[in-house]
Amino acid sequence: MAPDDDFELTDFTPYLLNAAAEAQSQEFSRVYRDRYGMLRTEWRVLFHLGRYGEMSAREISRRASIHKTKVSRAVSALEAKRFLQRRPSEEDRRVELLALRPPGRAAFDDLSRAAAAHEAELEARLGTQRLGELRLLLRELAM
Amino acid sequence: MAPDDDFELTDFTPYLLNAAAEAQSQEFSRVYRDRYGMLRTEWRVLFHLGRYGEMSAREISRRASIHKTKVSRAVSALEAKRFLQRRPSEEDRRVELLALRPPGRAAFDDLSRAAAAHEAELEARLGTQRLGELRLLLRELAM
DNA sequence: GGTGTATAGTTACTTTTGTAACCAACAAGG
DNA sequence: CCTTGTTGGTTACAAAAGTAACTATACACC
Repeated sequence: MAPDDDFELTDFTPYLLNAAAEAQSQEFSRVYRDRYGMLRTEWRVLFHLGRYGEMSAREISRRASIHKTKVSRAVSALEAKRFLQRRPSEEDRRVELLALRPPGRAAFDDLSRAAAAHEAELEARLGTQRLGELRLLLRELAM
Repeated sequence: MAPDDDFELTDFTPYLLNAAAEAQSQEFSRVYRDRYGMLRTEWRVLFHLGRYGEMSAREISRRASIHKTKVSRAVSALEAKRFLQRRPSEEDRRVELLALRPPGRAAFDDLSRAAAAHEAELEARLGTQRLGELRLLLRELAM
């Protein structure tokens, strides 16, 4: 009947990863959702622009491994919130350069702080040593 | 401009968790998707019935922390594939007991083996020690 | 019994995501 | 210049997930 090496779902790493990711994501998503009505992709796009400065949608897509349609929609949403501004590139007229506007910058600063606080809490919970090990492992798995 | 403790997105654990989870999930989802045209929730429901035997949708929902509408839809899909059978409970006529049928059992066996193989591969990649540590950490985070 | 509340499960509606087609601009080779 | 192929970006359509409302049964208390 069952395979001889029948195992628990809670021993299956993809399942565990997902459960942990969902729990953590949901916790932080409340922050950007409640404060700014943002979706996860919007937060990620905002983060990239805030952290690395003006860039094109394509570049965000590449760096963050987000599909271009998702980026496109997130950019529109952020634009509607007056968080960013589009500027046509001079070298390539297909490209639009995206940059945060003051309200977007403020949201980025606020959310960055919240993220750092969230991370600090996690560190307190797991300990510096174990959190470091976790990060290392996750980076390996993400590739 | 940027908060003084500006950090990388790749140092943000929720992000890392998500990236790792997505990578791993996608890898294994190809198996049940390509072989049986199943979605993730369907695989999880199938797993619960295969591993723990006949139970109600509500019980799956509870044990697996899947919303009842998702379970309901997954059950319908599995029924359409002739993977499971519904049987009204005698004690409570609201309840339907779900059990795998032979094709569902075969799919469960096959996918369990594939999952175990996947897990073994991961273990080879990370080492028993580190995989154990990872699981422990993830369980803590999932709660 | 009758009334109120909780539960199992489905369905309808809305939001979000995924996929594919599309447009406009570039680039290379003839 | 004119193909042909590629790339940045948007839009249209389809699939999936989330939320809320609904049906039917159960259960508790009067």
